[in-house]
Amino acid sequence: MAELYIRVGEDENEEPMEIPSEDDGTVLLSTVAAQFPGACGLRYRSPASQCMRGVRLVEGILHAPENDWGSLVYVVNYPKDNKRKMDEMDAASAVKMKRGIDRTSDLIILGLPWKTSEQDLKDYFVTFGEVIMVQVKRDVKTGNSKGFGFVRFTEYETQSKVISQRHMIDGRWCDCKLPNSKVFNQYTGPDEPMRNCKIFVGRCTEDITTDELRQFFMQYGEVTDVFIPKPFRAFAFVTFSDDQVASALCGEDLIIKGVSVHISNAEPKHNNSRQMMDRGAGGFGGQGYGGGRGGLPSSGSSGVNFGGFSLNPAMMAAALQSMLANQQGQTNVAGTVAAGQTSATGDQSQAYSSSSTSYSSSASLGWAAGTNSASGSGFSSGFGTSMESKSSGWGM
DNA sequence: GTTGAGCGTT
Repeated sequence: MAELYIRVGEDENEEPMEIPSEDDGTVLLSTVAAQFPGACGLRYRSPASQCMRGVRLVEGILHAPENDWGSLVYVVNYPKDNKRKMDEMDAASAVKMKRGIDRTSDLIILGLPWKTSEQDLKDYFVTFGEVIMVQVKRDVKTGNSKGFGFVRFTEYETQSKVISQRHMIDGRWCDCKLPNSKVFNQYTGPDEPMRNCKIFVGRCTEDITTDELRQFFMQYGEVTDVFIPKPFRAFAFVTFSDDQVASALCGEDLIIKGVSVHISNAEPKHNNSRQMMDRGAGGFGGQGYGGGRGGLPSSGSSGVNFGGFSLNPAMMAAALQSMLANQQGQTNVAGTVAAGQTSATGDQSQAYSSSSTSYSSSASLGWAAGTNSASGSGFSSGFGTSMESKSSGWGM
């Protein structure tokens, strides 16, 4: 069957983008959301009634009206509290701007085929937007790719889009994420508490897939990552672009595919205590030390209480530092790079590329137009307190 | 069976 595309735009007058349909003629909501992060449905203007009509959505699958998408332009729906017009700045984006999260940063690309070159990366990523840098990390001695690299875009919009989906590059699925060195301070300013965008999803069953989790959690906000440890261990992690969405969900029991899962805050991964050090004093306010599993940390206090005695940030730092030092003695042996890759592409032979980092010729750094109209201060969170999975679409 | 892979010789 010939590949079929439907035309989708943010509103009726804007130039639409073509989005691919599935073999059975349906369109996946996740495909739409890959291009329009946060999308939760589609609508269109009925030629017959001249009214806007909703497109049928069942379990993440969009069905063509009258079984034919035709050449209509479909308009993206966003959750009410998520609705954004490109050119209007509301309170939330003003806050974000102040916090600096609308700046682009290098993104790490994980899972690259050994053979992928910087040119290949560039060719792939320019289809999303202007690229200012690509890198493939190589072994200094052999010149072989280490299976990961970095990319940086001019536009934050492009970056969001790229983070929000997986990427098929030279025959392998790759993930693009904020690198660990950026992930903690990306959402915080110097004097702000840390913000955790990631939730822990406990009591998962083995039949719940990454895609299903993404589909499900999309209803609450833009999902930037889903992780299910393998082998199966009955839990998963979901990351949102907005920490408010994540914290609003904590403590909830949600029904996904008839399974009751429990949401709590994701504790920091055990090996990146380094980032917390970098934040200096005050960096301990926000994140899961002190206060056992499931309890939200009490913000504001500096220092940590372990039963009887307390640790001030400096002592804590020292303790973590020595733990780190110990760890590194034992781990970090060469050869762990991109385990599991060997089976997928047998082709390990690799022509050495001469350039190490390629910058685009028009190196226009796009710290684009920072409108300073800081209007108001608060978030318009729009979340009620009850976030039961009522309109979830999975039903029960 | 309730806490995650891999992270940059600047």
